[in-house]
Amino acid sequence: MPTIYDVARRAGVAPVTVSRVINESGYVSEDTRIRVREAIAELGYTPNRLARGLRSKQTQTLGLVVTDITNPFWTTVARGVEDAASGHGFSVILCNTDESEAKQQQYVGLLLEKQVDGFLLVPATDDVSAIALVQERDVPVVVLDRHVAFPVDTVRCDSEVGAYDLVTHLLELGHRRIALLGGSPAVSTAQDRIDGYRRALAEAGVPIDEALIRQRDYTQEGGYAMTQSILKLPDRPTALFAVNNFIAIGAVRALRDAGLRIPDDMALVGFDDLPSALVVEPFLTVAAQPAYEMGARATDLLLARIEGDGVETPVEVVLPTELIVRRSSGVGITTPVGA
Amino acid sequence: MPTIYDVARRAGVAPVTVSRVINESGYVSEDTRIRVREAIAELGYTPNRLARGLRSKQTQTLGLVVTDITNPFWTTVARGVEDAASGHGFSVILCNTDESEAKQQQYVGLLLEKQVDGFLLVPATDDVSAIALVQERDVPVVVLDRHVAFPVDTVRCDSEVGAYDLVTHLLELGHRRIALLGGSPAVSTAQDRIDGYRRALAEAGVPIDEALIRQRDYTQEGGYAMTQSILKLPDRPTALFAVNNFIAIGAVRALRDAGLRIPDDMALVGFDDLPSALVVEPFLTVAAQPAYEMGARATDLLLARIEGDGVETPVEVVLPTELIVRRSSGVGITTPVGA
DNA sequence: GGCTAGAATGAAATCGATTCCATATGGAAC
DNA sequence: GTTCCATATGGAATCGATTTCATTCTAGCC
Repeated sequence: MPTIYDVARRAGVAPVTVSRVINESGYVSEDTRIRVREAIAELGYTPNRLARGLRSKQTQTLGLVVTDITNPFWTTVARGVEDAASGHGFSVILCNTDESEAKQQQYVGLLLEKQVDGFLLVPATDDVSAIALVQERDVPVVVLDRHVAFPVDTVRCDSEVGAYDLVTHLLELGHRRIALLGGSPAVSTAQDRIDGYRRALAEAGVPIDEALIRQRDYTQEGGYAMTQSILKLPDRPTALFAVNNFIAIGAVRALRDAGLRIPDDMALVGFDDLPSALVVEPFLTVAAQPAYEMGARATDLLLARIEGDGVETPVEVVLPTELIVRRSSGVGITTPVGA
Repeated sequence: MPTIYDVARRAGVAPVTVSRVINESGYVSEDTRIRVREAIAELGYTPNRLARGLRSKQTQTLGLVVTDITNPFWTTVARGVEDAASGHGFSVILCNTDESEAKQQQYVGLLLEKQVDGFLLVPATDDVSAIALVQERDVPVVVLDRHVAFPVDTVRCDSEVGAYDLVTHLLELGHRRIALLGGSPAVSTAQDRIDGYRRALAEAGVPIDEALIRQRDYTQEGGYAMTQSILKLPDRPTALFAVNNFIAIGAVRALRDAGLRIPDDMALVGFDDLPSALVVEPFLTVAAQPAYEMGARATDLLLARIEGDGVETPVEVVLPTELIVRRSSGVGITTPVGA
């Protein structure tokens, strides 16, 4: 592998001049610029980013830590991050924590060692120690999707209002007994969605039946189990609110296995839309989060921080969710489960 | 940020001794080991991997270049890679080429500059220049999923046999006119699947009607358009073979929009299974590829190459696909489209 | 003509680790 | 008692770039 010294020798200049040509910095005459470019091409030279990063103390790399890469929601976010970052000459290292605090700690440590210039982090739990560690090291962080009890830049969606809208939509359709299939209490979005649910019911003057509220995790298995447990109730609800896309799919499965039709026997609404490429026929009424935009916005904010935008206090960007009404909530024509 | 020198000073030893403690290499007395560990903890020291990599010429990092991260197939592969790599202390940088040769070149160049120890690469096209470049630099590469006309380690699935099995399955069910919804001719898997299709028909003595063969790309839009075009034929086929999961979804949509039922009016088989977390009710007969295993096997092979396993000639690992028969091909009970 | 500023270039130090080589000690082997 | 080797430790060079500082040359200006 040729180095900057090889290029310098071949072009008959000093290494520092080669560096100037590569980075288009400082003064270089047109003449030597051409000679250096030729030498680079002839040797097939590529700069060593380790050396560059070591000296210049910036790696042009961001660390993106998400909780579940198999969820299309996060791959879409990652896309947004990737596009925004590469537009500014930054690359992204993607890490997956599986919602595990231990894995998160491990990856954050690794990314710090790799000297990333900034972090985009989806907190696995409400534990803020990883975020605190990064900030201690003076590395900018933007928290994605969830909020934590810690002063840090955050870009997220308005889960509370999204949930409120969904539940209000069900209430307007006449439902009074609405079950909530929730996520882990350690995750802020799960909590916000419960809050929105409660507020919608409260404002409508519908008493809250705690027996209709379940909390597990953002998985299909969770959704399936919670739905089964709900269906065992003597006084069944008429509608279900699944607080995440995987939970919703689990719910659909459980309803189908119980021989119930959506929305005829049970209405269903969910959070997060699935990419249209993955779905034959979208039928689920959802509060859709702008995943791509969330990733892009968070990255823009992070890059501004890295470049030192002078702003001191943490900002919180809250993006709106969009209520997308489809068949599963029971508006208009009714159709069988599984359609 | 404390450095190894700070730790050394605090522990009253030389930097090289600290290095020995960190890497558990060379001789260090129990006594100093403890002192160094304490100093590390007190300072909150973390090694700088840029410096380490620069000197030691290994970064413990693999580059994974895939064609479409929004396809669950690839996220599953990435999972396999990730798990196998982290088991050996390696981390993975994931890049997405969108099937674009230009992006692939760009990312391969970037990863080389970042001095990754090895590449896992899904070739965007049949252009081998990126692979050649990497090999010139003496960086090990394993090609994933697709094969190229170039001597390089490859781990892939047997697309030809998978396609053969699917088409044979349709033939056994009595179908004689089977259309093929294909991918880009520049992608080997797309080609292999056509080959398997042709062989199955040939062996069954069924004449091949070129009018039933379409080629576009691995997208839902492609599947939709190809299906529409097939449906316009005066002499319609009775079955469709979609050579990828997105194409299959596009086909399902097109059939539904045309008011056709699967499998009653048209049988359908596809390639690649969708993760069960994403599907309400799996109904598509598919040739499933062991995505996770493919990623893991490829990583094991790559790591062996990196550690210099002495083997000189490129190997090709071909994993079997599994035929999963479900309702869409028309075995047993028949059900409406979209179920 | 002398002074200044911009243009062009390079020497040397530096980033933070590892590698290579040297040195010292203590006990085992002969 | 010497030799040898495993154990323990450190000094200095090194990886490949960038940064800092210095130097030279030329053109413009008063």
